[in-house]
Amino acid sequence: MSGPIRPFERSLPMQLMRAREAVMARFRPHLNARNLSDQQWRIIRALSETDALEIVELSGRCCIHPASLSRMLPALEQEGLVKRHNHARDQRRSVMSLTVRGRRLFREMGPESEAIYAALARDIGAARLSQLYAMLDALIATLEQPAIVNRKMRPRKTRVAKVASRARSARSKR
Amino acid sequence: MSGPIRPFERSLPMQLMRAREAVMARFRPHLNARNLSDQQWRIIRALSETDALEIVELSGRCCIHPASLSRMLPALEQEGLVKRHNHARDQRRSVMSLTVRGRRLFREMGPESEAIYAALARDIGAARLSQLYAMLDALIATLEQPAIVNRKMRPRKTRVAKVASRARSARSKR
DNA sequence: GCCAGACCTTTAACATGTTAAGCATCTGCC
DNA sequence: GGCAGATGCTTAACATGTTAAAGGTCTGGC
Repeated sequence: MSGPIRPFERSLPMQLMRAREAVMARFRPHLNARNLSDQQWRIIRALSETDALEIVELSGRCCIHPASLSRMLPALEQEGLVKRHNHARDQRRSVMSLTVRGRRLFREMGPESEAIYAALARDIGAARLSQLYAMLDALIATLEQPAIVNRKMRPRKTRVAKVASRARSARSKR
Repeated sequence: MSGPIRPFERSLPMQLMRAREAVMARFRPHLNARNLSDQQWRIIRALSETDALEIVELSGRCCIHPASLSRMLPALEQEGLVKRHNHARDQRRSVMSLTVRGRRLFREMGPESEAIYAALARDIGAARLSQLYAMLDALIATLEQPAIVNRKMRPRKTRVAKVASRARSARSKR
């Protein structure tokens, strides 16, 4: 199969992106009702599963780059949802954990989260869903192996988007 | 099956995100060699399949929000890869298309793109891959239906992250 | 013909993704 | 013990995602 050409808009990365977006769309109203972004919720969920996590560990578990994490954590601290401790034997490290308030928020949101997930699982079908999990696990396992060497990369300085974006003022007299 | 609790880091949105990232990692060196970001490449690919597209159409096909698109297009114009035309009968609309140079770039990159995809398909396995496509298509079709009403949403102004992020200076004297 | 509302695109403001560099601390080796 | 390099986190700079609003333009109903 695979046919000749799958049109680009249905390419694998595109479909994975769409699928994720479709799933998240179900959860977003619930998160937004508490003024949480997707990413903030990931942080809270990751911390809810353990007592405490170092930044790099947390980063790995919630798939947020350490640099982004470093930028977003102060807001969550300020809000009183997470707190920061010093590592016992290594002054370089920070250890994050949920505050009592953070845990309570998680507890309060838990039931509805699970209800949304249950509805989702019902709509998709349990069999299909577990098959999908299995395929994603396999895909990730297959592809991530040779990637030990190179991490993510972006174009360097000279990239296309470098010019200031004011050239279109020439066009505004249409 | 689905068992009791799938740990959060392997939740569906998370796995979809990881899978996409794993796939894109294979293409990124190729794109970066030409100083193109993922998104810029999506724009070029979308335009390569037709003569011309209006902004909203382009946005839909490459899954980039019109506002983002509006911001990134001038750089691609400046670089001489795409050009903008006026719509014949509707002055509100812009119509984008690839320049000769843009088409040449796409042609030049095509073979290696396909080679990377072929290697990917080989590693994953043709059967698995087409099964995966089918499941993603089904998932998207299932979930996107009731979503006609609400588009994406983010927390409103009062969100958690509103405070300036300078509170951690109190911590730097650790 | 005119006008209210819909539509298309852009802009602004903010949050997050991404890379590179900076800074402090730690670790292994001498 | 001291020092070079590794490690953990942060910051800076830029690109992109996301929302709301602004500015033209169009359309349908009158």
